[in-house]
Amino acid sequence: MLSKSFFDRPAPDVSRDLIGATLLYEGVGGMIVEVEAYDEADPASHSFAGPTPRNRVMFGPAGHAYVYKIYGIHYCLNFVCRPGSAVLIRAVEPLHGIATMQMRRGAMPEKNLCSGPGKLAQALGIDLTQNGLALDAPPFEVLAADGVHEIGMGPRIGITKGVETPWRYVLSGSRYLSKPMA
DNA sequence: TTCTGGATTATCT
DNA sequence: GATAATCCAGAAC
Repeated sequence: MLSKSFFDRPAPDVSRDLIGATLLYEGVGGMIVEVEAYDEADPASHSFAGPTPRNRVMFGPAGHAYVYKIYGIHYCLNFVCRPGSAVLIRAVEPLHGIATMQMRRGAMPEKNLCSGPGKLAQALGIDLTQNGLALDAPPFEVLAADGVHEIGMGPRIGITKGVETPWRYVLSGSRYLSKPMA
């Protein structure tokens, strides 16, 4: 189980170490295969313009969940690192509670259950009520990566600013990515 | 108080 | 490949 001190580091460092780790919410989840780092100096980050009511948890203590809604339809789950920085969880390889995920997402191949931030949140049952929850206490559970993994890096996806910052981290060769690494 | 755009996904052609 | 769906924070007035 990862403690809050694990997250009290620069977001890119945390991102790299999260690849291969296991994320569970109420026992549902799997291995993290894709994340992106954001910090307060990053124009693509919600924290770029400073603290606001919506992103205040990003400026709070490390090791908490930051959840927001995008395009009015989907939720995205972030792990707060140092104040103003966070790691966006983009994809997970389903390992636990797959039946529950398929119930929430509809019957579909496992590779499509969590292959994107919005899908991941839906599969795990994450919404705004989870915003600000601690990651080292139930119903969340984050387990350290077991063994060595080959990490791939590249430009982040779906943003309009700061695209040149290569802070996307993936598990190389995983079939559960939102988009294959170039 | 009103207006606009977004770290996305599903669906249609 | 293109586009609609749909809500809230932040900016503008």
